[in-house]
Amino acid sequence: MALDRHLIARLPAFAGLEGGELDIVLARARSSRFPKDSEIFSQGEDAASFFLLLAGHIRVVRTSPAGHQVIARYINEGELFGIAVAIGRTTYPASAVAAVDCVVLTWPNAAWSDFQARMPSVAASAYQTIGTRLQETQAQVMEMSTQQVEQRIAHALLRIVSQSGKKTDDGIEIDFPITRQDIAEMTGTTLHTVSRLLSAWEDQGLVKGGRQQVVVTNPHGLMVVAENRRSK
Amino acid sequence: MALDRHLIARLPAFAGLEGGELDIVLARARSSRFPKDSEIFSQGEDAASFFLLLAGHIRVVRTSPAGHQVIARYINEGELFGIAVAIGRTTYPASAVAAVDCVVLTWPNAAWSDFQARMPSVAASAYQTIGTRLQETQAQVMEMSTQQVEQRIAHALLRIVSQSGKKTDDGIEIDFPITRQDIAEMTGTTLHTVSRLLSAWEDQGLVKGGRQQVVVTNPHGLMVVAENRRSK
DNA sequence: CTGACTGTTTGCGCCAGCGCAAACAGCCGC
DNA sequence: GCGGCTGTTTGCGCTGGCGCAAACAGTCAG
Repeated sequence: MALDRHLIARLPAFAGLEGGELDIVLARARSSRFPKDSEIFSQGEDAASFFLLLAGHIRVVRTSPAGHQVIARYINEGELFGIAVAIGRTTYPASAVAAVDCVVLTWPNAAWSDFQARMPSVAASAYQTIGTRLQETQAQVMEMSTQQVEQRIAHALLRIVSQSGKKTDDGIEIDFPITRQDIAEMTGTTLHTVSRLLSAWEDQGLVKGGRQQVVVTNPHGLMVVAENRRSK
Repeated sequence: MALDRHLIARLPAFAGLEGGELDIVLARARSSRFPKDSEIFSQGEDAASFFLLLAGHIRVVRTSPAGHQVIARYINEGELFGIAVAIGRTTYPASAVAAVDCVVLTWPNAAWSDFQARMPSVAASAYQTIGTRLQETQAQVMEMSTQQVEQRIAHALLRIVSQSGKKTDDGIEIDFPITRQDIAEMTGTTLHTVSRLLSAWEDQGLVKGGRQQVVVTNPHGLMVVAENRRSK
């Protein structure tokens, strides 16, 4: 079963490649399906492959020695992930868990150096991805240093919604299941606080919550909450 | 005034290069001195160059729209910094300030693609640096999510000391001036809290403080404080 | 030597957000 | 249709660490 080059032609990671080059890329890839809640790779594990998410949503989770979990980010369709090989790492620094059923392309690490040599634009795009993530992570540190929990959660929701929002008649919905606990692990707080705030926002008509679901009904209002700086 | 290749031969970034290659690298570099507290580059500024710190210590500072400052990291001697070009960024995401008088090598961005093509090991080393920083930043997010201020400050001190510690007869000293405010900006707290904790630790004989100075007299004891997990 | 400045220490009061606990509500398997 | 499970809501009390304020101490310029 050959993979169709149109699967990846539109992706930013492979922008500018010719048809033949796309075929070379695909020839070395293996496509696989991961059911919801299964692990694509595990923190600390030897990094033998790198990946691209064709369909679905993935949660990147780091676990501390003490057993505390933190959600580092969500991977969206079309993104590369698990590219430990690009930064000279031999193990994965986090685990990747399917938030919904996912379709993933997998390449052996050996393919990386070939791509780098023959299709430098692919490597460049990967480095840009890493740079973007570094910057986002640093922005998160700043947020956690300077903002109240309320602002952090509002920002987190807006970020998710802008990346993986699906328009419904009620507003913009996060199109994968996400628990209060997940939101807490993204923002460094507790599910109790998240629940309380979401309830308050629901009363104000900013969001609408459901089981493992959040709909932002008033993005602009939520933005006001997010920007509302601490007294000073 | 030609730069001596021995200046950079020992640096990890240029490991494995031949003498001739080192000369090529140096031929495009400009060496300059930055006095204490001067800015090497500024957040948001167009990124025209990338840098290597030959001597001194540099503080990487991010400022939020609201004016709040956060110290993202310290750059040590021998490290590359300001490598926006490597991750496809056109502006610097943070400012770099000399913590002491510094000597810096500067390359124009144009040199990057040459190095990448002719000396791929240099690029690989830069990407590894970026990867390491991404991981460290993510670790910081985890710390801020899961640990008390006390543990975070202890970890921060141990980290600095392990990277830029100078052995004295009292213990290990941070060999550049650092204020309580700086430590607060690294750990997402206030100078008051830092001051209180350092005073407490001084009473316990773990550290010794001075003006813009910290000496860790009992690293092991400090490590115990750092690891002392929250109840649970 | 003096004054000004920058960095540090310390006391006090307060409150955002956590920990704990208990009740509740969708959802799934049987 | 019935448990049981997983996720959510809410109340209550407590406290870590912040905000504010004031005093203090090195350091440097003149």
